[in-house]
Amino acid sequence: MLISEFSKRTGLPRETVRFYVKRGLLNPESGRKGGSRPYQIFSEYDVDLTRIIGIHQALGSSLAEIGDMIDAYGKEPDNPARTEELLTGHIAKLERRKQEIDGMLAFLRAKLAWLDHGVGAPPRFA
Amino acid sequence: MLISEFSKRTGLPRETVRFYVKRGLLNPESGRKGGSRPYQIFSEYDVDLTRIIGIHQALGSSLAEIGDMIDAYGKEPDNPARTEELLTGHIAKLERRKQEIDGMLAFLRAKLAWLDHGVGAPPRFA
DNA sequence: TATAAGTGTGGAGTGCAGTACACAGTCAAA
DNA sequence: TTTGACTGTGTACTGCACTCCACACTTATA
Repeated sequence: MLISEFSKRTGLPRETVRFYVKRGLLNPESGRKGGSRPYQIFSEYDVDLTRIIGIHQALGSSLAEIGDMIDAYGKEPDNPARTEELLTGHIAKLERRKQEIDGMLAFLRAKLAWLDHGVGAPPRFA
Repeated sequence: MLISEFSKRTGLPRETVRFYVKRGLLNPESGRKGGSRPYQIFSEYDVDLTRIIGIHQALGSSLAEIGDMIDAYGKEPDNPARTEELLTGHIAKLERRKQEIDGMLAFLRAKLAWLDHGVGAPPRFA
């Protein structure tokens, strides 16, 4: 698909799509249309990628880190040992994130319970 | 404690601490020292707060959003209904984050298994 | 075949989150 | 009481992730 359809599908402004292409996060093919400046052809995989990019951004990763992940995990690994190292590190990081989320959820639920029918001191934020 | 000790305790540069104070994320007391420009006194609660701020940043929240949370959850609610609304929304958001993390973890573990002793096509990133 | 819609490149500007620096007042140890 | 460490204010600068033009070329439609 061309960029405007891709933009509609993903909800990203065209400018942002171009920005991601420039950063190497997306690698659309060059189509036959467009003459000396061929139009970019985006795939369904690219659509999936933007979802992944969004998720990792929401989890606090930078575009540079996300680009590294796409490179490391998105294709056949040229250095399996290194890829394995990245993977285990990444898994550990996500596990930590989950624990932090669980901690926050515990506090928020306690606060909610206290608001609804609580007695005594409110749960402490932090 | 004064700002340099606080800086050491939290690992945040002094400049960043001042920045957070300016943004209203931290509210140190005014001590007796410092004359016309009283020195700021930070508490243990402030130390805890910086941890919370860090966690939420790593989960993709902006300082403005984090400031709202501190205001809404850190003190006695002046509008309990509104606070409850914020709480449930915030809880839902964190639940979504957790699900996204689980999805990514499933992929990463599949990739790791495939690297170790996998056969067939590698798991798809996205 | 005109003309509007779509596409590409390049560069400038914006908002957020720091980070660095200059300067002046205050405090504590020697 | 001097000297060095620490504190405060203010301003400017940086890096990231967009966002917004201006301009030129290509394609599709009337």
